Amino acid sequence: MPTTIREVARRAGVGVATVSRVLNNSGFVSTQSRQSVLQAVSDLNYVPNPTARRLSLGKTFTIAVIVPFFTRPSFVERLRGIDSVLAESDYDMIVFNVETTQRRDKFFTEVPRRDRADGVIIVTLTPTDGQVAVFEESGVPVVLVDSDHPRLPSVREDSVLGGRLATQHLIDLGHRKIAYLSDVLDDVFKSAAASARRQTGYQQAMREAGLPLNEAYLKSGRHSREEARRCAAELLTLPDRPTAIFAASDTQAIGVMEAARDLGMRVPEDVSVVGYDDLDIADYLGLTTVRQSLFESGRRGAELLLHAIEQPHRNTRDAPVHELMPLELVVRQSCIRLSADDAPRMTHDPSHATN
Amino acid sequence: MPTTIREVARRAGVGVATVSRVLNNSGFVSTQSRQSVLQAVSDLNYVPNPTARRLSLGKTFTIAVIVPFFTRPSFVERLRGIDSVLAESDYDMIVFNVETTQRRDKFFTEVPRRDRADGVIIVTLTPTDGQVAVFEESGVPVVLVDSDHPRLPSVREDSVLGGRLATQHLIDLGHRKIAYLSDVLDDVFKSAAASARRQTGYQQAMREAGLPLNEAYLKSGRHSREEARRCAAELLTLPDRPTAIFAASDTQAIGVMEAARDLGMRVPEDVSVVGYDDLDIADYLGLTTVRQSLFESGRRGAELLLHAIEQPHRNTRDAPVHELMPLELVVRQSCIRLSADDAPRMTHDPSHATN
DNA sequence: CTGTTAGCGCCTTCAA
DNA sequence: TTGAAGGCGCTAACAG
Repeated sequence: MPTTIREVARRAGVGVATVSRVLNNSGFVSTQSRQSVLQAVSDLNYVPNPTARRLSLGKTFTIAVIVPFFTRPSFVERLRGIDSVLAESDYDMIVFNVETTQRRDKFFTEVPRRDRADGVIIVTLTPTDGQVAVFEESGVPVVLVDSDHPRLPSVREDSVLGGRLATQHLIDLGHRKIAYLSDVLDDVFKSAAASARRQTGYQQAMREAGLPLNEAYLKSGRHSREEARRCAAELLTLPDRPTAIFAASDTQAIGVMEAARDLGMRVPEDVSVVGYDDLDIADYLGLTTVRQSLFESGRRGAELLLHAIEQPHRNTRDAPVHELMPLELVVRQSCIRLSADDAPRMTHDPSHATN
Repeated sequence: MPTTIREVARRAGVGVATVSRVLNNSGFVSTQSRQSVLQAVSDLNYVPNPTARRLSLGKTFTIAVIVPFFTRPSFVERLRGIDSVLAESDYDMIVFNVETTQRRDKFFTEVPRRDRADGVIIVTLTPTDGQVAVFEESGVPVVLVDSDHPRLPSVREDSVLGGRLATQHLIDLGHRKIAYLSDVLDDVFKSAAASARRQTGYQQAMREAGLPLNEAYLKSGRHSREEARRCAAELLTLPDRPTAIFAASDTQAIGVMEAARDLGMRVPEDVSVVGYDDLDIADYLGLTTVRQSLFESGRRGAELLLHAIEQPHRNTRDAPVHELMPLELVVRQSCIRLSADDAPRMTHDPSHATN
């Protein structure tokens, strides 16, 4: 139904090559021809058939984004960041939502093909060495966002720093018994690299402050409010319970607040809480948290990818870039200052006797 | 780089047509040939070039989804629903995120072309009659999700019913002074059809209960917590303030709760609140709300579209289907029963302080 | 400068 | 049953 280049050529009284030339600004076209072509194009409301173009050019003009919608509510911002770059480019964004490992592996093997996409962005998931090898063989540039691998370019936050930021904040407030609730090696994606790094940051901060690392203060659960609630309940009913809990995500931090509420404890009077992500709701809840550059991470990832696509000569052996996005501690009202000598019972508000 | 059908043919010792036949199950192939082709395909790890296939078949095998990421946090569920259907089909999902009216109109005119997509799903946005006419001319099936238009198939909730559900609940609890905070004709997308319908439901319920419709109890603001907070503050400082507020979304309901908190009022003791959407956080906040079938709406929309694509003979003049998805009132703790004679100060349980 | 023509890779008549 | 060949619409050599 749509017009073809041939019809435009006929109407403009020129050859198809000339039409193609003006449409692609290849130059070497007389003002005369250019004019009539442009006129015909506009008369016929002509738009080149993208599929034919792709076949002829041997490019797909599409970027595949493989992303698990549900590991974190924050993925939307990352997608927006990616989209903000691609929308301005010639590339379409085709989205592959991963909800099972099978699907993930299917996408990992089927999507990175030259005839399927010109580039791939993988969000939050981490491919295995074997999968990466296949990517390299395919010749399709792949960029990781919120994840990383030694042989692939990546954009992520400095999770160790994030862990330190949160922990140090609590230490500065006088807390000594600080628990860390990690976003565990999820059954499905076991990609808790970030969470593990945050834990490292947590431990570094504790150690540097000369504070003991209490094994009992380490819990790990899935990225869900319910599971965090259970874990937090265990922490808060420990004989020597922590005075503060640092959760690997806001979602989990909310679970912690829920657990506290269940136990009749108040936040921050009875227990301080720090989250991670700075979801919209964190503001309403007064949750102190670590804010990531979500949108930016997506934007940068897309930029790196487009760059890689345009620099096909870049040797695969070169060390891929690994960018770290800035982090920011957002202080709100979920943490309280403790008196110098860490006394769990001596809360700031003496009117409330614990235990 | 990838293998072509010709190589497969050569290796299998047959013609390309035969290879094509077995790959597409066109039949009329000897078991003999089939075997060798299958063998060659597997040996070479051959996968047909999608672009070439599309060009040859005159189909794009892609579905375009035009969606404003940010009108509501709920869009993700709808996308998932759409994806759940497309992932099982031969179609790729290419996403167009709309953040400005310019972009929306650009997509509306550029995307629905036969050579660009085999079908289009528009989420939450409502095209104009003129745009719909262009869609029809293009011959590309279009389905609306969370929106509607007389000439296009659509899937949405029964917003009038939703408005009634929420309002009736408050009336049943003895409230008489009920305010409605609508999701206004947003500056950018002015597509508050749903909100307007909910308002109709609200008014119907009020009227049927013989309650007066107080103009002062109608406020409209954008779909944001901040704006809702401002509007709610106005409502709550009215000389004869409402005892309950029904907000057009959970996001706005949270803004209402925020306003109450600002004014030192408690929810539900001093003011009852009902939201809409049932976001994850509504549970934690104990917010009574109306739950939509988000995922289902996307799923149904995609199903309708695929159906339309496979039934190209269906006359455009036929009346398009308009499906309504079920709604459910989720009762939590944000509403309180009022004594028979509407007394705003007579709270139910003063002993229970929230937050 | 410009038209003709040969692909891009696949599907599909059309003979054989 | 099967292979050869044309065509999908566009780009890019290659001769003028």
